[in-house]
Amino acid sequence: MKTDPSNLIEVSLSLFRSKGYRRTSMADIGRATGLLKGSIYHHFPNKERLLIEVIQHVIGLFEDGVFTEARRPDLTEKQRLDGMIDAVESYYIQHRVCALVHLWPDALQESAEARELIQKFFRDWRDLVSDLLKPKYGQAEAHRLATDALARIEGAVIWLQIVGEEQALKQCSEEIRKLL
Amino acid sequence: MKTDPSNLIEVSLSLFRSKGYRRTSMADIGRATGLLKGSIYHHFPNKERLLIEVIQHVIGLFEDGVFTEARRPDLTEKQRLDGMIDAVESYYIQHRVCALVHLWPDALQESAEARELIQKFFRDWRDLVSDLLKPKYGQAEAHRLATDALARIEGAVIWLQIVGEEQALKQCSEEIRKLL
Amino acid sequence: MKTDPSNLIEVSLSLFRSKGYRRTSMADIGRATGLLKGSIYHHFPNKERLLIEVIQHVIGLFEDGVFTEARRPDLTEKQRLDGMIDAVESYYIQHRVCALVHLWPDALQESAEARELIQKFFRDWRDLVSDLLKPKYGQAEAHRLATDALARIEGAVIWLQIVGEEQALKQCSEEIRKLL
Amino acid sequence: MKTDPSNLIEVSLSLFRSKGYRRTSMADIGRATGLLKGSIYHHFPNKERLLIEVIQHVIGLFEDGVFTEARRPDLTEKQRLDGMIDAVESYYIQHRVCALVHLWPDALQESAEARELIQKFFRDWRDLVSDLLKPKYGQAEAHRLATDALARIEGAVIWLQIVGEEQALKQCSEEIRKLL
DNA sequence: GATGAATGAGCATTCATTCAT
DNA sequence: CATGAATGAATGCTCATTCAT
Repeated sequence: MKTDPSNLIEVSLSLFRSKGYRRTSMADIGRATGLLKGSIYHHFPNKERLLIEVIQHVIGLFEDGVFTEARRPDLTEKQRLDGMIDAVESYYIQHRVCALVHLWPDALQESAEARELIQKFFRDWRDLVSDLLKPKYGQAEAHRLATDALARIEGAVIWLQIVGEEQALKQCSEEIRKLL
Repeated sequence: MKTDPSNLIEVSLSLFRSKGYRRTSMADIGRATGLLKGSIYHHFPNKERLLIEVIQHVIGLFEDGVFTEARRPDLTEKQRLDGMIDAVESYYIQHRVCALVHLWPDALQESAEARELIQKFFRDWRDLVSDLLKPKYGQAEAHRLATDALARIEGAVIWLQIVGEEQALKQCSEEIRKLL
Repeated sequence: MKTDPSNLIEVSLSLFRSKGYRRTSMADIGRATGLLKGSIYHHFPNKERLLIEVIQHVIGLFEDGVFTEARRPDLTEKQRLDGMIDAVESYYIQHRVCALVHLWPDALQESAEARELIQKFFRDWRDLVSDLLKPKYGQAEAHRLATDALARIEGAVIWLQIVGEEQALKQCSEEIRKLL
Repeated sequence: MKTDPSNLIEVSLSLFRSKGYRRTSMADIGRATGLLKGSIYHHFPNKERLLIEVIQHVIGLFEDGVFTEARRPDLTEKQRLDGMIDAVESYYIQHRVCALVHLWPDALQESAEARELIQKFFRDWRDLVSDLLKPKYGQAEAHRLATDALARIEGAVIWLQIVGEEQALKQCSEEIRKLL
């Protein structure tokens, strides 16, 4: 049984994504990892810490899979934006939920640290997009367009989740690509 | 000590909006209404029913405050769309959360009836916007634009909620108004 | 809606017979009588009193339908015993439960008065049968045979209830008849 | 503070015997075992399971103490029947209640599994007695006599329980012995 | 009498957390 | 490190009873 913390985090992420943080019990996590719930406390001092590390893990996945794309120095801004949108689109089509939005209500109520991580993530992401748009649109307009793009993506993912239609996400990817 | 159910529903909505459905206990609702938790069952047979009626109440508020605006037969499509966006914008600036999106994860896990109400609400809203856009854009394009508009609004509200910036909502309102 | 106490008692008996005393709520009784649970307290000061009066009602039914048969001065002992057994047999074939045995565990725990009523009922019944047998068997043997007959009847009713076979009741009726 | 489940079952049986299943709360069981009510769920997933295992335990006691006697291949049928009746008599004189009959109303209402266990127990017991009587009486008559014997025993135990007289049980043991 | 709202104690069950082994 | 037993507080819900109208 793989009991290294990183496996625990991945399993927890998967459970949190489907059932939410609150509804996922330590026993659920134990069951899914082959550990007993008591043993989880050898790896994480409490459930809140687990939430935080799951959030950091998700942020890490975006750093690696999405943001990296947007930062490649060998590409033009256009290429970098397109690469980022490709990564985002396929990520959400696969998972159908934005884990961080999903976890937000719980983070808000139960963990200041988690809350700030999530907020920072979205701001960082927006700033990243803003940087791509700045050469073409200038500081202020780029900031506005980037904020809008991010909100649109999240809205499209919500729509995918609730209404079940992928169209909104594809449409918004399309239009964001057109920005450059 | 006459507790009319509609007061219970409003209090519950307010609690659900800030803490979520799962995290709001019957005792919380009792405390906020001056009742004991057991007494709530005099008005609602169980917590799920309360959730459903809260959702119906929210939908009713939209019917009255937002959809009505979009249906006024005395106005042009442009005026109706603008009226609807005005109503939506001020509603969300005030509440900073879309209660139905907020309740979605709990509804998904705990109540098929609640889930369907929420899904239907978003589809109905989208269809309403689509009807306004149809004369100008035709069936298919209107549907696409309406879906996109709705997802954008919800995304902007999420952004308002998490990042705390109203700008995304204002920006998206602006652009939806420009559709007509 | 008939709200006289005797209707309440009959409805309660029927509910107690099928669900037991403890599992029958005042609301159940209200629902079954067309009253609201609060109104029951106009007729009975509390649930225990209702239990007691239900027990007295059942005893009254036996007095009228079963014991009377056994006391008719115009008949021989043999005829009276047969008449009693006929009445008992058809009563239990119809109801499949001895209400007083069914209520015993609850009576034992919750009401000294109910407990004593039930105990007295069985002793009285036994003495009645004993009186019928005395001329033929003498005091001591009649007492023994009557006790045995009563226990057999109750055992056969239990068997009918749990195993669902009427045979035991018929068999024991037969043998009791053969005593005279 | 090692609480083995079998102790929990015995304590529960004892409580169920005196108060019944429904009236025995998990807190009662906890109190009687030195556990908190929540801790019982470490050993049994729910109260119904506890009921079922208590019933299986009682059946096991009969298997070991009563049925075994009736199955000894080294004895004649007469000896086996006498041994069984001895065991039954002393068991019920000691406990003064047939736990399975006592639990029947609750089992009937709350657990199909418990209900079937109890029904099967009585049928099995009857068949066992029937097998002892078959050589002497033939299949059909043995079945009838065995059913009658079982119902009599249960009736006598009810009588012992309610009226408090042991005589009925002794009388019926006597007569069952006389069958062989 | 009847009503229906409210009470308060109780119940089965869940769960994050602790800790001796 | 892992286990599994235990904790204690909380949760949704039930119910006999009271009482103002």
